[in-house]
Amino acid sequence: MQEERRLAVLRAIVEDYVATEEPVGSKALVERHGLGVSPATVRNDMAALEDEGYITQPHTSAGRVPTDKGYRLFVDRLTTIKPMSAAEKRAIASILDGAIDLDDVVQRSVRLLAQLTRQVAVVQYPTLSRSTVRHVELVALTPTRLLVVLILSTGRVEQRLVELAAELPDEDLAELRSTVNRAAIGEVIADAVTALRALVPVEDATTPPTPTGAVVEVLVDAMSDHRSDERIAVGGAANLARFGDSFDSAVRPLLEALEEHVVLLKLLGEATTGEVLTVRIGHEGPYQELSSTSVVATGYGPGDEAFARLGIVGPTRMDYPGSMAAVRAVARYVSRILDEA
Amino acid sequence: MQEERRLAVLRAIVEDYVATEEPVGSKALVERHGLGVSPATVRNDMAALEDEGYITQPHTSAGRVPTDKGYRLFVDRLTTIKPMSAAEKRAIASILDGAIDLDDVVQRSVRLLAQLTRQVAVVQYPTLSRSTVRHVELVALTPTRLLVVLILSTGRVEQRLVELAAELPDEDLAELRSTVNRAAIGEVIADAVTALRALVPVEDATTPPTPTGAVVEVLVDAMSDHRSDERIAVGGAANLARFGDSFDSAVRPLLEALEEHVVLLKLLGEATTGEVLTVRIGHEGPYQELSSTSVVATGYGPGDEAFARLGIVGPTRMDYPGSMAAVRAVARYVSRILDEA
DNA sequence: CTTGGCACTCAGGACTTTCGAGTGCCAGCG
DNA sequence: CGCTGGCACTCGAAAGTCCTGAGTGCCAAG
Repeated sequence: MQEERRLAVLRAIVEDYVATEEPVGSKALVERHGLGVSPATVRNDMAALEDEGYITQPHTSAGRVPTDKGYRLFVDRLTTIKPMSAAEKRAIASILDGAIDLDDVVQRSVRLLAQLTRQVAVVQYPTLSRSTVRHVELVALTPTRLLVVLILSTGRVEQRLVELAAELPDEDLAELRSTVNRAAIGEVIADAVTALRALVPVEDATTPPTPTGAVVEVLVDAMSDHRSDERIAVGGAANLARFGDSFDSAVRPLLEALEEHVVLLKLLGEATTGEVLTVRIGHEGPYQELSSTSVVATGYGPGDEAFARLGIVGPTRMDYPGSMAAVRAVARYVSRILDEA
Repeated sequence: MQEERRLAVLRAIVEDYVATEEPVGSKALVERHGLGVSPATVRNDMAALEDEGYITQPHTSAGRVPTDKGYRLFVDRLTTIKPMSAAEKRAIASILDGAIDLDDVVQRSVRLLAQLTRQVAVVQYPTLSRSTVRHVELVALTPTRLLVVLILSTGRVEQRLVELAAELPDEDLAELRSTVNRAAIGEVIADAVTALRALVPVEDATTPPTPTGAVVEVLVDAMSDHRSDERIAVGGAANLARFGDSFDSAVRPLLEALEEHVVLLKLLGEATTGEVLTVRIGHEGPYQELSSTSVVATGYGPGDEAFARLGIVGPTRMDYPGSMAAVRAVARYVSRILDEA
């Protein structure tokens, strides 16, 4: 019974603190939230909560502030993700539906997330690994120079140049093109790589590469290119301006992290299967410099498999329910769009 | 005679202020710089400089600070761009030479500039308008679906899909391909557009578009696509962290501007012909919120024509000679690389 | 278990004082 | 005529002091 009230108190503290940015005291608590008890009672509860490590006081004569552990409990048990309003849903849909290609989807998502949450938004470009090959095109720019274009089911297009050792007649080019396509089209990246490799007899390094060998090599390279795995879009950095006060503790390290896409990727989290919404609070993350920032992220992608991630990064003192709702909603809409494409 | 010394004093003030971030007084001045006169003399000069509007004092009992006008004079007349050291040149060359394609060049440039100047770097992707058509490729994905690939002399590749009203036999496709290429290859974008348009008889809107018409339309669209004009890479935002003190006046508006690529483009300046190094100081710029930031920018591109711009943005109190040298050096190396490609 | 009462703590704001870097001006000097 | 040393003056920033009030912990009573 009292246990329940204690949790209500914790919830109230988190909500108030997020709203006001100031340590919250017992009196203000009972006034603003309609818990029907006296301040003294609340004080007892607060003392207990502090013993258990959920809240803390910055200095003796001040109110309480949630700890990371407190936020954790709040997120896990004390809040339900508030669903987006119909108007918000419409806005999301209309903004994302206007996208013209994959890059545009990602960029719009980033802006949208940043606007909805007023935090810094991060969206990972879809990984190649889950997508399939839609088409491979070979174009002879000069007799010894080929442009290799790789088109994937996600709409991503990669192009590379290949220098050939000798001229390649048009008929041979046409044949090579159809061979390669027969092997790769419709296959998942990993399988396509295997199939393509099978086209080339194992050569010792001494023989000059055949045209097929050269093209396959480039394709395999393009498919396993990790650069695209690491691509990330960031938006809403201007929202950091709201936190000008806690500049050194929060803004500075985050600003630095934003440039390090590797760090951001790690923050978004290792690729989970499915679209689980994960919240990482303060010190729970891998970087101690970012111990006063939290991450709300989820996987997204067509079908059931999540194949990239998106989310937001902000101070631990953030509106978790709102952020979680926005992240989840955007991820769903983006996934749906990718499904259709 | 005294005129000369006054300028020396101004130069010394600018240098000291940039280095220390603190208003500089007469005594410190004569000590640090070897001007062989007494503080009293310097004071007289400073009073004169203040009358002319080159410096100002934040409050009565403080040292002097350069005004925008003072920086302007400093940049125009009191400094020579210090050439990069051999080591720096080598570093620039080695970093940029490793680039694998156009996008990579731009991204490396941005990082490089940010590192060299410790400011926020901005690089505009090369505009299409000055480049020429190297090749157009048409690929039949299905009998009624064409992939149109446009390859430009800058290395940029644009691809679009076209849906045809009816099936197109292979022979017709081959002919269309060569017709289009004959018209466009080697032409500057603007001319290519004209030539391509000439291929299509003026149709009234009632007739369904011919395959040629559809392809030409898409090509023209791709060529005049303004999105690529507006593409910009930004780097070094973390360097803003150094200015945590003047957060509201300098960092916040800049942080906001960084998200608005249109604003950045405007800051970089209208495309000038040639590679003129331009410096825009404080209020000289078009945005009054950015009145305490300066821009150092220049055009770059292959040959004599500058066809895109790059530069850095920072507080008016910046190391102009160093920044100018870095911007110029990077622009030159990038231009050279584009020349070779 | 809750509540009202009470003594205690202490950060932050308001106010004052002190300190010193820096200025402007003047009279003398080369 | 310009440079210099001397001197009185100004005023922001730093340090010190005081005061207030929100907030706490504890206790005895309901």
